[in-house]
Amino acid sequence: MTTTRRPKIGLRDVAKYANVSLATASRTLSNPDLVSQAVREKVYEACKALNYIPNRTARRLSQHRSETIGLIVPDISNPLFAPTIDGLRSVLDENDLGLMINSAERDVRRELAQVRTLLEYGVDGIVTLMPLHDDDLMAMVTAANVPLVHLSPVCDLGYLPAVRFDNATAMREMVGQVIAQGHRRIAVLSGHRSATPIVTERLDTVLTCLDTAGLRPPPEWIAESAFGSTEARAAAARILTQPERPTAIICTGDQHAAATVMEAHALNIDVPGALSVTGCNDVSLARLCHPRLTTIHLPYRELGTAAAELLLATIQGQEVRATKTLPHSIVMRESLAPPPKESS
Amino acid sequence: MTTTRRPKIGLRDVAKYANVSLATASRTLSNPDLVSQAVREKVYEACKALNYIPNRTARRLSQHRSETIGLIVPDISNPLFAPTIDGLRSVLDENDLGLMINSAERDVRRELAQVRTLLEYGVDGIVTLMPLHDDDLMAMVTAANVPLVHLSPVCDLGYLPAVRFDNATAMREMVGQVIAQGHRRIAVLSGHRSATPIVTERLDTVLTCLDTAGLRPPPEWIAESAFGSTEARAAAARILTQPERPTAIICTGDQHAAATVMEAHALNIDVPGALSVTGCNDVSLARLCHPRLTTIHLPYRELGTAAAELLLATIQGQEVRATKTLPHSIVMRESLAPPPKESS
DNA sequence: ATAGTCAATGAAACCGGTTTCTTAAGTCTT
DNA sequence: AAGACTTAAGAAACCGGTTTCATTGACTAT
Repeated sequence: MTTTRRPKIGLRDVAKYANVSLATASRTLSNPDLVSQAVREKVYEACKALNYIPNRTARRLSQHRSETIGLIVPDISNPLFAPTIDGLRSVLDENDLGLMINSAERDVRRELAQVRTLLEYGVDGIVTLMPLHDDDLMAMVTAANVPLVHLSPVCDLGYLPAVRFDNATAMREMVGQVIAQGHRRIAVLSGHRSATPIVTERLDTVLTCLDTAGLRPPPEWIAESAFGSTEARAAAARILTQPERPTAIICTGDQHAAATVMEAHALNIDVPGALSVTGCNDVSLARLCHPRLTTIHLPYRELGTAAAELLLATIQGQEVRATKTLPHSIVMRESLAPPPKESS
Repeated sequence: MTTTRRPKIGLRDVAKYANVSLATASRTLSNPDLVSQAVREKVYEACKALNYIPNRTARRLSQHRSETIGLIVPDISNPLFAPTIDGLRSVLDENDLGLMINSAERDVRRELAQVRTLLEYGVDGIVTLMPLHDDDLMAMVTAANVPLVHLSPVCDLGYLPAVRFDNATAMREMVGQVIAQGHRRIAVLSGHRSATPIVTERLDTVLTCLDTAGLRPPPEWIAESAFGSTEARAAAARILTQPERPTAIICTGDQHAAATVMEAHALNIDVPGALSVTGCNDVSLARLCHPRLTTIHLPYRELGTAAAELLLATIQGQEVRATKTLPHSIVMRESLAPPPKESS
């Protein structure tokens, strides 16, 4: 009658039920080839009959591995990371590994704390999406001898396995496309330079390319704004209401590009007839816009799968120090077109 | 010289260094009041000196709790869930609990497997976002005596703690608003009825309300489509190109509403001048649209925090059987306005 | 037939903490 | 000042598996 009668069944019970020793039962489950056919069946039957659920905590303790890997993201709500997490999970699933997710909110100190927690949990490996990494962290991780894969770093870290996109080349190609369409008056809209190193890299690349092409935009055609739709639209408006208006705006992200398209619509500026707009990332928004965005497709899902594969290889003892760069592609849709005649 | 010289330091080493027994060292860390000031300091110092990182796996084994909770989502890439996960994490963080994420891809059998895995990992509690739940699963969870909180179920489950939105009332209010603006020719665009029970509930509610108000739409004004932008726009086009066109389209989600706005734009139909559109969920897209969407704000982040709090309460032994319903609100923006004069 | 292998199994040590049970040393009480 | 109680700390059992080592019986080689 007492509610809490919970005689949680363990492997010992299974062994007893099957009339074998604890050791044999254990072997049956984790190394079936080591026991005889007859025993195997008895044990399996016992498991079924008793509804046995193995205790991975115990297994971990003796095996010194947790069959779990940890992930640290700056910000879970960033929709960009969703497919990455998804890709990660899919590979982990195949290998029967668990995933612990921690969020560090773009704070390096928090990241340190989260890594420490993951180490306490004894994860077999760590994937971090944090843009930066500090020395304390690296020291801690190397001391614990836990493999770590860095996702989406701006530069090749060399000493650390990493997976990244080649943002610079991608933006360079995009600038090339815009120029190839005939645009000469080109503005740039981006997130705040301080937001993440990735934004910085993209923005700098665009500006450098334009400069090289002799098309350096005047300051009032270069705007930075937060990612929120209101701020982004305001920034776009700032550019579009200048006395002299550009024929194209290159954005470092789709959010800004979409906001620009919206704002153009509100200001009665035809896209792409009077204004071309380009984005980056190819989020679902890019296809939802009207006109749909010409943008750079970055394989975020593959970022996750590649990370998982790299990590698994490292865990299995392979010495991986390479930085893997995933291929991007430019997706031509309707938001980019040649500039209007009179302005060439 | 051998690379793998890894004399991982444990609490025993700390104890030795501090010249106390293992038991005392353990107490110092998990129950400081039980040891003297002097010992405490010695032990802390030893920890610092040796760079001790506790092994939670060991602690779990003896404490029979994992300080971890599990989450099962149908689909991690669904951006709707991101803020929920975020909310969940924030509460867990405060309580120093880990989070394991599993994805079940809307498959009940997979959910069962994932729950089993979580039980093997020994999680202290489970949160599930799966719309349905089957008996095997419930049996397994109750047998393991692990608290489970169900998020976003369509109906009050009664026997299970749950957090949900009142989708029916919300949609009813929205229909009321649309009618109050003077609309009489109202169409409905939604996801496939079979997609999730939530879609079904919203759609049915809207249809029932319209029916009650004597405004039942003709079949060609009722469209279901997948969530993808292309499909949604096609569905919107189907409605908008009918010989007789509605003055308002009520959508069961923002994706569809945004697609409708885009399609209207493409067809040169003024929103909200000639056509009003309403959405649901209030995702960021709703603010990015032009005009911005009138929609229903559902507190997805609070869904996560409430779930965590409910779960923590249950873990701490409180008998929680209540279904908590979170308040929604209708956000009036520009996509809803009175219908054009001539059509009243 | 006898030593040598090998396969199948059990007993017991072990993983790294927590916790119970003791013991030793104070601190009160009266 | 002796018994009762409290506090601080150590020894050892324990959590639930895995793994080493030892044992046994069967089979192969000579």
